[in-house]
Amino acid sequence: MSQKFWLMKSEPNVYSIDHLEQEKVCFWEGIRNYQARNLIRDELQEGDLAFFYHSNAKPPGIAGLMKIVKNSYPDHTSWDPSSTYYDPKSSEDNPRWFMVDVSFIEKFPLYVPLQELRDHPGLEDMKVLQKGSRLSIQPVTLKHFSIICELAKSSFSL
DNA sequence: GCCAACGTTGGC
DNA sequence: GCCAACGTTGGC
Repeated sequence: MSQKFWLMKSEPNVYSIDHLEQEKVCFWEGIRNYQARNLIRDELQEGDLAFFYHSNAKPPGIAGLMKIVKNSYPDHTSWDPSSTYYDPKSSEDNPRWFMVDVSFIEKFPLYVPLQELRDHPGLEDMKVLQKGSRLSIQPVTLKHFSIICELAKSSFSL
């Protein structure tokens, strides 16, 4: 089993890297897209690393780093009628949506805005830069991971 | 707030 | 299974 790298989007006005820094650990709730669900359910593994991406932010960009600390399990918010993530087609018996637990590693010393990713040689083929890319969980290559940690002046080392 | 790009739904 | 209508995402 080898460690993989991911980029996970969240709108900071809903849940930001600062929230995660305070809480230390959280469950990544509210994934309601099948492609992202399949990645969460089947690919994200305990020990993997993930960038915390601020979407719908000014500017959007990568804010920090976290680690997957629990493999996927059913997203209980999907069968909670009081949750904004409620989905009547999901049930405890037949869960449709899944989530993982993540833990805070670092808020980057330097925020890496989307535009900087666009401008930086070597990152051109990142998924998040592709036109119309809406997937909220994206795989990241080791090469891209390393470049971005450097841009962010991260103290984290593999 | 606009709107392009996707994803989902549902009639047929 | 097609596809039009509708809904959502997310940068700008």
